[in-house]
Amino acid sequence: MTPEAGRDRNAPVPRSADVARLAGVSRKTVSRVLNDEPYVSDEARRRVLAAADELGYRLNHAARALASGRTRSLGVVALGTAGYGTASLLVHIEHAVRDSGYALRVINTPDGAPEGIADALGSLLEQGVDGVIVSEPFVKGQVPLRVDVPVLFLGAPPSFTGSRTLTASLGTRELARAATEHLLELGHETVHHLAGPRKWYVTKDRIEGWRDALAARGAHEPPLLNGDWSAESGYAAGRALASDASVTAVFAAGDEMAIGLVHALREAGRRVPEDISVVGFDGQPVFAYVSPPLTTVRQPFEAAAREGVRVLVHAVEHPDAEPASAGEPPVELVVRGSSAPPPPGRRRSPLRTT
Amino acid sequence: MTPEAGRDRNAPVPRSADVARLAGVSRKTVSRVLNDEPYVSDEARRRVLAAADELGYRLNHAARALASGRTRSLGVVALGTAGYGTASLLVHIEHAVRDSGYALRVINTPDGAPEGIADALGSLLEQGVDGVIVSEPFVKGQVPLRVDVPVLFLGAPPSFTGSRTLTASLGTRELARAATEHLLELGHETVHHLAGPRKWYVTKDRIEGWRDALAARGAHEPPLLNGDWSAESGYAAGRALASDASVTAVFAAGDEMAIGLVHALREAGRRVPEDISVVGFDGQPVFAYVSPPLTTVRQPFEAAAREGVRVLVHAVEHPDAEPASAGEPPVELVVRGSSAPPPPGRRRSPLRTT
DNA sequence: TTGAAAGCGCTAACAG
DNA sequence: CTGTTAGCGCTTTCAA
Repeated sequence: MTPEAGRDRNAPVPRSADVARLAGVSRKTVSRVLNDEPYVSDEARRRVLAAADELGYRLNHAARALASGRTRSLGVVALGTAGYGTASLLVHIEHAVRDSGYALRVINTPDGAPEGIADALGSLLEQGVDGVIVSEPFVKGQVPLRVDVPVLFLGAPPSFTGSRTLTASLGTRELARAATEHLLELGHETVHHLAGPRKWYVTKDRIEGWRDALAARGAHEPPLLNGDWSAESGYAAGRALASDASVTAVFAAGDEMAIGLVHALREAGRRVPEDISVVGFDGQPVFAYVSPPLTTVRQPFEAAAREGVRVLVHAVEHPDAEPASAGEPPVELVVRGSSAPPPPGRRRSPLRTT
Repeated sequence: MTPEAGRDRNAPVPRSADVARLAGVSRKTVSRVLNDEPYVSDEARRRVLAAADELGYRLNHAARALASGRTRSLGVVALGTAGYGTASLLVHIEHAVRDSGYALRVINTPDGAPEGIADALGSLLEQGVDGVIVSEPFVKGQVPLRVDVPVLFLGAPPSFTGSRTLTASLGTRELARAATEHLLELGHETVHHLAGPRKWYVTKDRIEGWRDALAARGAHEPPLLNGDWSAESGYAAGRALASDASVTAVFAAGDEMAIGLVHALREAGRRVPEDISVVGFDGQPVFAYVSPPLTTVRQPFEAAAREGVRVLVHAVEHPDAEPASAGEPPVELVVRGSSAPPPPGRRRSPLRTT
């Protein structure tokens, strides 16, 4: 039991007026100190701080928001059902937001479609936020909503006709290209792609990165395979693929799908990586400890969250300035044991390499 | 571009007074309609709703909070660094909170120690919340803070001397017991336990569940192994364990640690499950697709979150009533391929079974 | 069933 | 450098 915990149960919660009285200054001076405004004498500042501390004073944010028109909160619209990726991103966003001195309001829309995003945004705006982050929205349609605060789209172009939209990249396309190039450089004739759900924007980006790499090498583009991020869907794709002897390399749009894929392949008697190479997407540390350890690309969640929040906060605090632009996050390929050169008979001729 | 999106950029944001004027009623009547209070004629209600809709009116939560003293928000203090478990729990909490008609404020404390929790709680209180959920706090110490709102501790007893603390179980101890019993029933002499970091409360619970099961069978209790939830730490524990021929069964306190453990064991030439059985803890779907598929127990995140939020909301809305008590979440064992009877020479005599 | 008046606790604008 | 005055947009009395 600490001193504070033992404080009189029925003592009224202290107000800024109580602090002012105890410090012997006006309420406005208390306000100045608490907001780090200039033109306060060191002596006054010291006394206010001491009084606030003694009283256990805590500022009322609702009152501040009402009076100032600013909430010092940011909102995030997240895609809650998905796995590792969205969860990691959310954790890093929270961290970056807090480091910037803002509070965070979160709404998940398992349904990332425009209406779902519109609902979530509306509710965030109502609750009061100075800016919004829309994390990995889906690809289609425009959000039917008028919004006055800056909105950052993370990992997608604005799906939105607001005047203050911003974007920050997750580096998705470059990562997908790097994953595909890795397989091509190993000597594979071409690379299959197991894509995520088409309605996710990042799915489109990964497909394009894969196509970029294929096109740059003049490799033939095989038909797309479809999954839903789950290992189970990767397993299903793997069963379909196992009977096709021409397949020697697959780039899966998520680590878990890659794991399911490998499992199905091995069950069907195809060896990984000797017969078929598999590369994932995410960089989940645990998959360094399965057999074979999964080759993958690491998503730069921390860097992307930090950059995005920086840009958003800048827009919130400097409404009239030119929006800052977010830096490109790093591309990191993690080569482990699930990728190797193709079997001898199916090796690509070095001469055909561009 | 929708009609609303195209609305005059410079139109002032509508207030409840605007709605009142358009509907031809008083502001108070607007307030009554918006708060679903009784004593409003159907006619008045209809007109208010129509006016609000036409104006695109959105209630200002800061003003409401200031006037009413209630925010209709709940806060959650989460342990942000950890993996699947904390992230899933957070998603389910968000869902349950939103279903209850509350907004959510989130703060992560990578450091779940009492001071970290105290900081997080303080900041939540300042931002304005009607109740707080502390998700899986650490075990030691009391939080030095006076709090007037109800606080729910999820998966731990209150580390806290407030008058309005509540708890809801994650069923951890029962799950750990079930995992251990499963191995014992398979015929193992005893079961080793790879525990999480000691400062986590759930670690303590898992250890106790494991001890319960061992004691109930009169099995000898081997020394604890320590990990940090990561696959890497499981791998390290596995290397240490591999040389001990007496080990035939291990219960790991997390799926990822279990995966690392299995990897190390196999590298050292011990077969899983033929020589050593391994059971995890979490129930991550992806580990059904590794070799061998991981036997585990499923954490009831959804049920626990729902129950916890129900109890908390009850306490918020009925401050004087007896607190509701949270139901016990279900125990679910998921038997897959990583557990089997011990090798013939080391089988437990059926007669020694209690 | 409805309305008028009086704040909630803070900050903005201005004056000293 | 400091204080005074007037709201912010809503809900709470309490009276009609």
